[in-house]
Amino acid sequence: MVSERSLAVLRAIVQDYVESREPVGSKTIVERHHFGVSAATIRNDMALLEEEELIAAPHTSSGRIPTDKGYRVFVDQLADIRPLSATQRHAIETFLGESNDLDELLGRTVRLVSQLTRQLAVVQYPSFARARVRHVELVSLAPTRVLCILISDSGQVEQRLAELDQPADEATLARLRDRLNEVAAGLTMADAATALSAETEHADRAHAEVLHTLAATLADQAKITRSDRLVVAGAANLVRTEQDFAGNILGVMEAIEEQVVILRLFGEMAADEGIAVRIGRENAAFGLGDTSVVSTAFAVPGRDVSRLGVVGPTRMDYSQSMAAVRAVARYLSRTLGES
Amino acid sequence: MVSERSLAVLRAIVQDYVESREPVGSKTIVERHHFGVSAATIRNDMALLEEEELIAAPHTSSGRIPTDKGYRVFVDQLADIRPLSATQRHAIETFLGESNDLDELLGRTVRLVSQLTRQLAVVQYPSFARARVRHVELVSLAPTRVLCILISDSGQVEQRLAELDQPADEATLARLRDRLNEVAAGLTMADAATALSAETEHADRAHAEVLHTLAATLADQAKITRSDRLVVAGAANLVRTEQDFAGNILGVMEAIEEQVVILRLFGEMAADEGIAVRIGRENAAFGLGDTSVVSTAFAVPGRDVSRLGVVGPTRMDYSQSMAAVRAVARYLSRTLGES
DNA sequence: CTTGGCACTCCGCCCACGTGACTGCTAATC
DNA sequence: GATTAGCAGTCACGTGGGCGGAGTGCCAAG
Repeated sequence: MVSERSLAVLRAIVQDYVESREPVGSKTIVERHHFGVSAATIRNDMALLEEEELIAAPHTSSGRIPTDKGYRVFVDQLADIRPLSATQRHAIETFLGESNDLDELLGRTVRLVSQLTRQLAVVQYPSFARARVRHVELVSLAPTRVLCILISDSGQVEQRLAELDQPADEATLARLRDRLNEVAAGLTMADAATALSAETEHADRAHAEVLHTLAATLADQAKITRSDRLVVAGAANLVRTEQDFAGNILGVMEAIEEQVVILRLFGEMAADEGIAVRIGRENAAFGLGDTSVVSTAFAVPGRDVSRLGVVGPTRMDYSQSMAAVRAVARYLSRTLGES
Repeated sequence: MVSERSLAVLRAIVQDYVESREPVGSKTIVERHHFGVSAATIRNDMALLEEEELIAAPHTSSGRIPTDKGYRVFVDQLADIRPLSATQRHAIETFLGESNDLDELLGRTVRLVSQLTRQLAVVQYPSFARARVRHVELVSLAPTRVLCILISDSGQVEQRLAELDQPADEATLARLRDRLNEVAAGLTMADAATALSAETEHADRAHAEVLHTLAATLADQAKITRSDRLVVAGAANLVRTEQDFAGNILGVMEAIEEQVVILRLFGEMAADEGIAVRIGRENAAFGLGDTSVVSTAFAVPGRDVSRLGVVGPTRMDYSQSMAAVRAVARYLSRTLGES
């Protein structure tokens, strides 16, 4: 059993280590925090914490650093997520408020989060699968080239180029457009896709082929949810904290650029409520054994949930990261919910 | 005056140094290249090259490394841009050919270039200013919210949310849409913007305000060319070559994330024909004194030119970079030209 | 349970030294 | 005049020993 004070010592160790980057010793602790006890007492507590594997000494007679397990306890029990400062909250409102479309909003979001946390920030595109079709537009670029534009009820726009086997004139396209809108409007993307496929069969011969191509394109389009896309910012922060990674920062950067890794990780974190934190070894399966991920979901009504988070060394300021991620996610949910 | 062979020696030094990362000595040269002369002769040539400041010795009695000036001569006179291998050319065709829209094409492009060159790749969005308006679409999201969609003749789609002061119903929007299309279709973005502003004045009172908002939005939209946007990939390559930067790789990464720096750099390179190469100190004004940039323009008919390039340490494989950048830019020009 | 004191451990730093990889120079050769 | 061989000189780099400092663990006393 670890005493109350021992945990306070753990908190002190985590905080000091995160700040100073150096193993923290008993003397440092009594100097910087006002426990009413002497260094020797702290040493006894530290021995306890070491027994519980919450802290470890890099070598004999050196200060202690938190283990992954120690960080875990810190995050679960000890971290106070202090709300952002008024200035920071204001920055969120103004900086994100200027966005004109989803792309820009998400772009600004990652940049903001990476600045607030001084970590690499990642945001996942909201999924499209549950959004409803508001409008379908066809624009002829050339006789056999039609640009299909899909507008969802939340204002997201997706485009796709369709190559037709035979030319289609403007009038034909206009009729097709009306037909498509009639069939698809109001349905979710998934439903619209099947409805369109069915429609293809009843079409008159003359336009069957054209309709087929278009339906297939749109169906395809609906399926390719954008939720498998990430926006990333703040890679420089990863480089800044390079010494915290055991030299294999390259692997981390490659994983980030792969995107798939982070997406799978987010997938696993989807089950977690609130702000989820994955620490060090817990990510070993993803080749991210030295990194921690702090993320949370943000919800867009009528869509699947997507995630927003930061990626950094295990030695990161969890309190700050959690606070920033939470605040921005709340803002996003609110803003996207309105539109 | 430097002799023919001296230049060959310079070429050998650049090639070996790029490959081995280590200062190259006279002995290494005679071993790896078959000049018909002894090491002593090479040393004489090296003394010449050093006098011309084309190479330098990090310290007395060490091999030599090329100076920025040496790289310059190499790039201008000695580098043979050997065409890509058949496999690589094939990769360009297939990998980029799968793209469905401009966003995806550019995304794939940077990823491909960064893989081909093993450097950080950058591509600039084609400018919008000279594209022509093909179609304007208005979609009502809420009584006072209208999504304006702008489709250019090259298939680029831009969206923008407009907040109206007073509600507008579907019928009103339909009339407005027709009006806008009448006025703007076929004009360049810039012309369309002014035409729309003018139109606002003649509008009947009832819809003046709505029209005004929309016109302003579209005009605004047309002005915000996307050419101030960059797509980046391969940051991991920068980290991989970290030791080539004098430790300030952080500055480079920040410059890349700023985007503005690269955009200004591209602006300056716009004057250069063909494949432009900026080496080391030549970029000092941009805080990129240790980096080289290889870039070339790709043209989209009816649009301003934009650029594509790679950013890496001065010690990079210029031949390979130039070849890859050229090949991909040609492919892009060709493909975008068709649509 | 807490505290002061003390011996012990081990990292990091500095320095000295030997080794190896070059160069630059000179004198001889083609 | 260009090229070559040989030789002395220079400097980076790796190695090993010695030293100081920070911090622990333990013990005995309060």
